[in-house]
Amino acid sequence: MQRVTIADVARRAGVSTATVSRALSGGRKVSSDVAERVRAAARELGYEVNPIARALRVSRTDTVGMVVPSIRNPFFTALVESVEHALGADGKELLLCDAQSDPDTEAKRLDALVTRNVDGIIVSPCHGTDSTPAVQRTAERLPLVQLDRFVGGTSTDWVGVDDIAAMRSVVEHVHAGGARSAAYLGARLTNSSSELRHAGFLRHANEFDVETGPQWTLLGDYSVEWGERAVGMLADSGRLPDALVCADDLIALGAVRACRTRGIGVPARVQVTGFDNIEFTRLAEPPLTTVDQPTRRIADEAVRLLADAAGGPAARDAAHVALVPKLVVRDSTRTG
Amino acid sequence: MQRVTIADVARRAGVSTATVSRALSGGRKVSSDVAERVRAAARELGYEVNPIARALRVSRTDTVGMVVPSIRNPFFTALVESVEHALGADGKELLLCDAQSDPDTEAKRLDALVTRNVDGIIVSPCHGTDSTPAVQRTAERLPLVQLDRFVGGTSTDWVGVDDIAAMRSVVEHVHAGGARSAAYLGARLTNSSSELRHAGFLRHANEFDVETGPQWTLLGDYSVEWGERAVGMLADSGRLPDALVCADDLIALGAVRACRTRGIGVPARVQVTGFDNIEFTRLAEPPLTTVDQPTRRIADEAVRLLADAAGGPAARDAAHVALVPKLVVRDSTRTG
DNA sequence: AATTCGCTGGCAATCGATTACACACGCGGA
DNA sequence: TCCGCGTGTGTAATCGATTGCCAGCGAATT
Repeated sequence: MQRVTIADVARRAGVSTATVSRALSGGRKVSSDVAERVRAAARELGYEVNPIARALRVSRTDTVGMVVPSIRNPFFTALVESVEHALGADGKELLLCDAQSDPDTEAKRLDALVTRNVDGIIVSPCHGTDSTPAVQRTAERLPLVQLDRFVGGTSTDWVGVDDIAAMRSVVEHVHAGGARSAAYLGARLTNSSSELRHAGFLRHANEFDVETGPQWTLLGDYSVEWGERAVGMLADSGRLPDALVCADDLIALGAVRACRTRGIGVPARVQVTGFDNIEFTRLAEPPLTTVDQPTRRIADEAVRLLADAAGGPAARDAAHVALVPKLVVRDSTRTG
Repeated sequence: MQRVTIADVARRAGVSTATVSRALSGGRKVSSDVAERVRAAARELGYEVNPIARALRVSRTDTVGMVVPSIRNPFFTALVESVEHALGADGKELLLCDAQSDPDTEAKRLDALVTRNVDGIIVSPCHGTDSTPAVQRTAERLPLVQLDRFVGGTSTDWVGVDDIAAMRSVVEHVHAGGARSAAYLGARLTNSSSELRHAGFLRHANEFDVETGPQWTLLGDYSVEWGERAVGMLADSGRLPDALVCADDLIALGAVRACRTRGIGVPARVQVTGFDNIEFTRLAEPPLTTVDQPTRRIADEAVRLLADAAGGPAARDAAHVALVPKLVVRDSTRTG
């Protein structure tokens, strides 16, 4: 398929392949008339370097791999889109993998990416501890940056938001709206985001004197279904808090929906908050107050870190970049 | 990075690299004791073939490229996930590109994929005519199958749903629910889906004696915003039809939302239907009646066609596989 | 006993680019 | 005149795997 090679260009321009390579990829000086002749020949023949051959020689593929827990989650989709965009600016390609929220397939995907000689890996690990070995092992071989979530026991670059600070603004906001008690609808504490958001919620609920309690801490997974079920459990349990703080938007969407079907007023009876600011939060009934994740900036930082790491690989301290997200206030909470 | 090579294994097993290659990839017979020795050596050294080197030699990368108009659209996300899944079964990788709904970047992406020696390409072209040259050119070089949408003027494989038949079931359904007039909220007719859905709507509205009209045909793009705006225009125009048939779920979600904010009862005053059955249709208020796209089967077919094409490349007739989708009835339409 | 055949395994070419090394040439200084 | 040096180009090795062709060997055939 790859018809025209560097040898063809060399023949046509009447020079050696070495010169062609130098003229095009510009490693060393080439006299300007020869360079022009080579470029002309290349243009006429429609020559393009074969990235495979180049990759074999220089062991660099201009491709970065990305592994996300689930491409179904619109938050990760947004992240992927942002990463693609950021890479495009550098002329790099994206090899995308879905871990299906399973550490084993995640490990397989990481290995596959390593074998394929990607230049670097961006991963949002699906599990806080079970993902550690694979991430660790991969990070020893390649530049790697963790996105959004990170695993314990490794020291790699990481970019994400400050979950604790975000939770502070959430709690502050519902408190200002009159909430004196709140439930936390989260995901099991198997990864860093889950842990930090939960911890942030507890800490700041305490700070603002918002009542919480174990019976008001419901941990499942990041899905609409779980949000619906959790509200069911709360409603059945007798006492309902003033606010439902959710660990992500999917849970919050489920919660709002369940409230509706049970006739629980939002925000009149309970205020509800989400996290991520995926597109569909606007469409909920009522539109969801949530924490906006700056996916664009997260992606840019990640790509930059990866580029840095590719430069001087050896002894560089790992960077942890935590962006402080903004609260987006909509109608699922009370203001003033 | 790629530490252990076939030569290391050969040395350790006391054979030549040729034998190692044959023992592992099994091109030709190797006596069983030698094969065992080689496998042992490979295992001990942790050897894995270098896909780059292999690709250079055999010019096959076990990677397929996919280009979608926008990864933001959950329908395409679902499609991507399904394709990834289907490829995984074949031990192939996915190189994903986003065309940002722009034929020029789409063309660039296609070229990039060709240069990278992917084994085949799956594309959902973003424009019915402007995408043609790039798709055509690409199809001449590589196995290519179009998904969901297709461009005019080429003869490549295609897999998608029968949009006309789908529209028939939609119109039949709202008619059965009492609709005697209907508006069509679609996207500008710049691609096949848009055209066919629109044509199907008109044809079957006519068949069922459902009133339509140019003032009730609103064409914009596939987005929530457009759905909202279109309903605004309809409401302002004076006369509202009995049903809003939308060309995709995003438009329908916007339409439903706009109806809500304007106090137009759904389905009491107007019935609303979507198309694609993305996850969030369940969450709308009311949940949306829509056409379910069998993404799993579409992806499976596409991957199968690609595999076929890779086998006997030359003279094979292009296949057009149209699956007939099912209507999913929820609460945004009236039943019986 | 000589020839042929089948089966295994090794040698070396090959894929297409990059690059270390060598070489040719021209020019200036000793 | 000779040497040294810089510049620009060519030669060939290299990346790591696959594979066409050939050689050796034992068994089978004549």
